[in-house]
Amino acid sequence: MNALRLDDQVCFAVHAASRALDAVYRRELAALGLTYPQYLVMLVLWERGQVSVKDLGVALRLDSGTLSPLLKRLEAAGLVRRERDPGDERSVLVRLTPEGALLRERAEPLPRRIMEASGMGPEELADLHRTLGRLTRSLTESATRP
Amino acid sequence: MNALRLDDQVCFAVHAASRALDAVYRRELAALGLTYPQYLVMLVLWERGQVSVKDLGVALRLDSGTLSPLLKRLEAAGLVRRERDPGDERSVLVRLTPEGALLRERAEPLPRRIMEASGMGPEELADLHRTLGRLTRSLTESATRP
DNA sequence: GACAACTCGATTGTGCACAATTGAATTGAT
DNA sequence: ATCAATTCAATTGTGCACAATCGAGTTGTC
Repeated sequence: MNALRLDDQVCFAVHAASRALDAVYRRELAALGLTYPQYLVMLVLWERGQVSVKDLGVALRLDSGTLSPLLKRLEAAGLVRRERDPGDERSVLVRLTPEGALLRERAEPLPRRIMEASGMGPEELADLHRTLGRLTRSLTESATRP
Repeated sequence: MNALRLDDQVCFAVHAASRALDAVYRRELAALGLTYPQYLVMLVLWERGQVSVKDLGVALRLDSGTLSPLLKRLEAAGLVRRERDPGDERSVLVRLTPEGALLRERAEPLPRRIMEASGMGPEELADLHRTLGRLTRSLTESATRP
């Protein structure tokens, strides 16, 4: 057995799955004018209504180098507003515009469609979800404290 | 239950796991001067010695827009050579330089280290590998033929 | 043998991801 | 009250990913 064989590496399987998911989302999200990472930001906003860039970064595990230009594009698209937190001028609050809030309805059918495209049952998906959660946690820890 | 909740979406779990893996590889590969996608290309070359850009794209599911500049960087690093296939001038063959072939030894310990960082056992990883393979296949099919 | 269809790689343009740096604002220690 | 350390967002630079387009080369058909 050759440990360096591409097809034997789980890492490549994760990588490939992630890109395949991205491709499916790309198609589904085109009508909403969103990319997949933008959709992730909208998910957080639909949940909370308002978040600081900082908290957004914690939720999505992204830094400001990624979020700043992304949020600028969402603002240009009229889905989001950004303003300094009056209580702490270092912080920037992101909140939905009415159009941004409205977009939620059109996103509602998405998760089901993706689930169908996955070809997997609910319990199998839940299992995968749990496994990946553990994997991510473990990798993140080992990255911080080698 | 809210289908649009970020933490309930398997897609985000895949996305997050992929980036966490990337981060771990980034650290491990820094000493070899490789990025993770470059490492994937090297895996294929260590296996086959020589590939056309086309076949590389099939193996990694990447198009020339991604591969061309990446291969150029590998060539600049002296790990790889590119030349037209004499038998079919449309095709470009990529092959290892001696330095590129030598690098394999230094990459050998990597899979084990990543496995350890994953915190998962061999059979659990194999299971995850299979599940992700099915997921990717299913998503790719649904992308081609909706 | 000529020409249309196809294959292959490269290029261009957009957007994501992350490291490193900068600068403003806040907090904490003395 | 002052000054050092910290927090936060933005910017810059590098690299990956993909869509769309282009041009050179090849193959198939008549």
